[in-house]
Amino acid sequence: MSGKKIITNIFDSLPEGAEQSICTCGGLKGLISRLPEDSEIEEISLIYRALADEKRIKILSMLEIEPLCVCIIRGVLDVSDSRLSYHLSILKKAGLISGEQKGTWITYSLTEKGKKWFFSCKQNMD
Amino acid sequence: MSGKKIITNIFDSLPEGAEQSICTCGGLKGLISRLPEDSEIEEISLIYRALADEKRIKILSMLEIEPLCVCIIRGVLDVSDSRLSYHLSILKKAGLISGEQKGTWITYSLTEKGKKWFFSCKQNMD
DNA sequence: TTCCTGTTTCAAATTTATTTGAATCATATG
DNA sequence: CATATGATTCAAATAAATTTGAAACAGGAA
Repeated sequence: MSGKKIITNIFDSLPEGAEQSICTCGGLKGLISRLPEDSEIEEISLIYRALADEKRIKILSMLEIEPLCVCIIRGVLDVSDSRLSYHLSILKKAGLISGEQKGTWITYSLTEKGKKWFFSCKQNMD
Repeated sequence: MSGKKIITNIFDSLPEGAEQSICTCGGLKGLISRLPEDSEIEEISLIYRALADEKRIKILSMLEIEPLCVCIIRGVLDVSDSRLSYHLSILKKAGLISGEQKGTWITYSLTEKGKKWFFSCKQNMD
């Protein structure tokens, strides 16, 4: 099979039991209606995209221990300034970390949202 | 500042209180030693990369309701076969879903791992 | 066997994310 | 003000992920 199919034809052939189980949740429309809103899915995938990088997971791991200034994060990760800034900006946009300026230094820490998401990550890995 | 810096110079200048807080966790080395293993970070980011796509989150949302065959997932998402297969393969590789063949059809369902991760996602969104 | 259909695989094209290095911004200090 | 330093921004280059359509594969039916 290739190309698109028309949704209304989907019941023409289905594995045994499938039609019934689909019907009990209101058919395709019922299934679609039970999915999260598109805006929520966008937000979820923004967060997951932010978490989908090894450097950024390391950053979150460090900030979970304690708030740290950029130069220390940089020392641990051993990356260039601009590269680190890029990764920090992704985490910031996703609302997982926030930075507080103290003189010329900026100290980053996990937000409540960042703590929540990163904590559940650690739990799931156990 | 640009280019690389040598880690041993990092204590030459730090914001107030930073040196002390770094020292209480064992310096840079102590910080590094408290990070997750690289292999664990790789595994985490594999899972997060799998979750970092709107179509795939929709697939997980559907499968959380009930196991479904490919043709129904396809009907709901309205994507081409090969595109759907690609996304299913990403979720499979991450261990979040598994497929069971019944005749010509394949029925996908969440694995225990998939349930755990997707459940915590929903919790975090509340 | 041959055909049909549900699903996957493959390679090429496209899009998106990341890296790099130079330039810029912001704050502190002489 | 001029300079130095911590950090960010920008545009170009590179790398990785996604999409597309054709081809292949697998099981069931004629």
